[in-house]
Amino acid sequence: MDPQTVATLRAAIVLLARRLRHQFAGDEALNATEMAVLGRIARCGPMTPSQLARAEHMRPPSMTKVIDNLKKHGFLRCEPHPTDGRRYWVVCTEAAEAFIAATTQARSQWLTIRVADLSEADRRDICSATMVLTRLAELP
Amino acid sequence: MDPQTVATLRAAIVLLARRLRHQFAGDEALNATEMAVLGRIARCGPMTPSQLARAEHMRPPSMTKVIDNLKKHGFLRCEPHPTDGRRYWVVCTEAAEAFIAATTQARSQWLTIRVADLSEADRRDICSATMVLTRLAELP
DNA sequence: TATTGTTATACTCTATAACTATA
DNA sequence: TATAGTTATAGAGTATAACAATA
Repeated sequence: MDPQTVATLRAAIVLLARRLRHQFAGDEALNATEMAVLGRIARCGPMTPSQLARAEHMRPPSMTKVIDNLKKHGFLRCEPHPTDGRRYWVVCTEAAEAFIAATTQARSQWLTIRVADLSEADRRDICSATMVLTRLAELP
Repeated sequence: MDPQTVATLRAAIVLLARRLRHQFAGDEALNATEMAVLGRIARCGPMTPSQLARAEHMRPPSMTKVIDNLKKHGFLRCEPHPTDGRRYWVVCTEAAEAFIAATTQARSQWLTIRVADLSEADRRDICSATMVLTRLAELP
């Protein structure tokens, strides 16, 4: 993959991320990061704050704020770690699971509409790339 | 493309954008947006501030700041509009073209390294998707 | 002494509102 | 009166530094 293409990919991601961020403005007061954290716990099960920070590539103090806000919404609760008094498990509530189910579609609406307008071949490309992009994003 | 995949794509873009942003920290004091604006003018030729704001999906006051900073670096200069005293053309300097040529590779290094570690098939997927993602990002 | 997490604080990026100048 | 651009200000999101508690 030539340098020009990599640069183009980077530019596309930056611009798409800015446009996607807008779609959260009028929403249910959860931003993209908060939704990502919630989704991760829903997928992976209970995690500690520092595990979450590492997974989302954020600093622990930033994660503290994200967790605080999700707790205020009643989407997360904390459970003590059995052997380490410093740590705790961040757990998804049932309200969160219902929320995720109810809003996943709405949150992706902007993207869904535009993807639907693509050609069949383009949609196949995007679809295959989704898995690869996810792996890239999670890489160390 | 099912809603789950669209949601996954959204999450991947958000996380990738956050990780890419870090790669600019120690760099030459140009952030992702500034680089995108510079690249666009280099590709498309002179544009007015409001054309740039529309193209990058930003508000005009935000674009004013981006242009200011790029001018401070000597990467942009302004030329009067021939028929409208309110507008002006934002033009790429030679220094900017040299800068783009010299740093494009370095700026994409984080992504380049990770893409290079993918399988041949994955790289093909990402490559095809780059065009589609770019089109998605530019859509109205 | 090292690690986990929080508090306090500051920085970056972008937005809205109000303004000026030109059309 | 409408449009292009700027200035002033605010807010969201994330970082660093310093701290407390536990290992």
